[in-house]
Amino acid sequence: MRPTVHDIAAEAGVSLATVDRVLNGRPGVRQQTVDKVEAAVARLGYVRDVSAANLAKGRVYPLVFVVPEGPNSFMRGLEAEIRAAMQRSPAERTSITIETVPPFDPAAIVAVLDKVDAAKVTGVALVATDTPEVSAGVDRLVDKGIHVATLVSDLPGSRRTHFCGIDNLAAGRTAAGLIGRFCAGRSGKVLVVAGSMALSDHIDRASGFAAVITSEVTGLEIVGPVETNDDAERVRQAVDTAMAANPDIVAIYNLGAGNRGLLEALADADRGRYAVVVHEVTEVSRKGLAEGLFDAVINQDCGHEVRSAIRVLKARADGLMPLKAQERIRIDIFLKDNLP
Amino acid sequence: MRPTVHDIAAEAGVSLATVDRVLNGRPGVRQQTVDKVEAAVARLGYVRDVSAANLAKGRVYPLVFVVPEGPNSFMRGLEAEIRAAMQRSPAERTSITIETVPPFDPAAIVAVLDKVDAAKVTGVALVATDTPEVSAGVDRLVDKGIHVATLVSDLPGSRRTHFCGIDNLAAGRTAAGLIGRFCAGRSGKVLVVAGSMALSDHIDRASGFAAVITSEVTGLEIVGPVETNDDAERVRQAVDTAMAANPDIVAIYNLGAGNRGLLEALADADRGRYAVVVHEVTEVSRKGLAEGLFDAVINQDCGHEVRSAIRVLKARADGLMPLKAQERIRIDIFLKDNLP
DNA sequence: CAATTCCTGAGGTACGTAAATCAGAAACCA
DNA sequence: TGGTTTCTGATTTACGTACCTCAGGAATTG
Repeated sequence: MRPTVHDIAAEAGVSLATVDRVLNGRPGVRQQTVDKVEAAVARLGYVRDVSAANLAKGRVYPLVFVVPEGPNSFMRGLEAEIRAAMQRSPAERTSITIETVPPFDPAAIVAVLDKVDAAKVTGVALVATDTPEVSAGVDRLVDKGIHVATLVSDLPGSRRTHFCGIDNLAAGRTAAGLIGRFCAGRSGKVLVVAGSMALSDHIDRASGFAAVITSEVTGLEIVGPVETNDDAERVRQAVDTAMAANPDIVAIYNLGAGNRGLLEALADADRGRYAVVVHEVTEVSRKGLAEGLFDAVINQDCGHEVRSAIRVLKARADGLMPLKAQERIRIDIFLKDNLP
Repeated sequence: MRPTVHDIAAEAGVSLATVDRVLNGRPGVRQQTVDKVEAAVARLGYVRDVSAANLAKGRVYPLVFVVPEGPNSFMRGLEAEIRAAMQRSPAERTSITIETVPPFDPAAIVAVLDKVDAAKVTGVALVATDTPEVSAGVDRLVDKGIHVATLVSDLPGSRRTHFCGIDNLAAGRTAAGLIGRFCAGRSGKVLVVAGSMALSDHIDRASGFAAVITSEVTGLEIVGPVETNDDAERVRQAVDTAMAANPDIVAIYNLGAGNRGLLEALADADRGRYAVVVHEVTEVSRKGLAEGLFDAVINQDCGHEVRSAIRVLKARADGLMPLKAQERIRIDIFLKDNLP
């Protein structure tokens, strides 16, 4: 059997109360005694029984998630994952609230952040637009002692505790690597479509993409990025316009949402003429892959992101540092052959 | 606060003992009373506190992992993940033993399986060669009431409880999809290198690959598969030989191990002449990607596989069915741009 | 030397569930 | 009717940790 606090007390020759004081960092123990206890812990290989500790503590972690409203499939998938996490709340000792805000509206985010009650909430996770007022709002929360995790899109200028999302520079580089190989020696233009350059994930993808296209791929030249606010209709128009203006487009990279518009534009164009890479597995992008109009979809698993955010916020609330390696979110590449 | 068994007892108008009998499926309760208790559970939304239940049960799950010995990097990575899981044993209430066996040796696997003591072990996970004697050995374990999970390579003819690994047919299709696009209209031969056709994962990858190459890719013709027993030196010789015999090889798919040999063969050949797809991220395959000799690496996360096997074996030992969606292992595609 | 602070021991309760025992009550069979 | 079986209630102990109180010894201070 694994050792318990009683075994530690016996091994160290001290009382149970003293072991407890040492293990929980409470005051009133001489350094020499602390050492004795820690030596016993090391000798017996004692590990705190988390089940029992949680039971005894009866601690709960009230968390708030802030996500944008609107038809964006990815965001709706994210919200679904948060709701799934709420279902697991009893087992995880969390108590989760979802706050939805209009998309691309920094003021609305700030309003939500500012009404968070530090007495009742231990952590906040949000999908942020990268603007100074949101950064300031996050910093105010952090000053109040609330840990903040950014979801999907980071807020590099803020003092947020953690970023739960993919390395978007690498995602852009990956898209470029795929398109470079898919175009295999053909030369021409590659159209880049973005949602909003106020989102740090879009900025990073665009620059990672541009870096690889210009330095490692020969014969391709970037057009754009054109901004569409992730609106399908605007994506469609942007693509139509660009195609008309540039007959030598050979590839398209949509680093934002609104893939429905891209799909429509492609359906009207020559099938198979373009190498197309988009982001996020949704019903629309699955359809694009299945029909051969999209070649690859780069994906981030929002379920992982939500679960990671919860783990990180809980750990930080307990004063622990999360394991960086464990919390890394991977960049998934899907072709039609490996769609789940 | 969330409801406890006491609340259920009060709500249902029965005693604590009766609630306990119902919740734990013990006999001695009239159906009518069972219904009353279950209604109360539903009404109050009672969820068993897993921490407390585990604490009270004090249950441990003794598990055995069977993995092949030898220099295969992937298998060593797998073993490392199992050892990492052993470190977490106290928290997860598992007690894990690792048994190593010579690779490609069905008799050795069977010997290990047959010495497993049903009284002391609740579950076994193994990397299996797909032969009738191993299947029979697995079935004998299942007959003894021990749940068996296959790791990485499945045993479709057996009554194993669960397969923890990727869909290798889809993996082969994915490799074909990538190579088809990377070769972009060039035509010629694609060399397929395999480890052993006694491994069901290798068989599946080969047939998934062949299916897509023949039906969806035009201009490519398969050479092989050549069998190498995952030995780097034999891979090198096989590739050298095939290259000499077929000057029109444009692509190589190594669906097994021994990538070191492939790397050596490619280093001697014309750089960039071949589209190369291999399996499993290891030091060697990272090097291949970084140097531009490999175009893509298809990977299965062995950490996920080990953790999934543990979850599944624990759940089945408790008589629960694991959630199929949650235990699916994804097929990862890595280019040099998205290597973790 | 007395007073005070610091350190430690002893003992208890609580968390929510599991599992056991014992004693009645009700329902059944002979 | 007596005896048995089946169901249920009441009560207790245990799991390992957290956290509390109280008391007394040791060390330090004035």
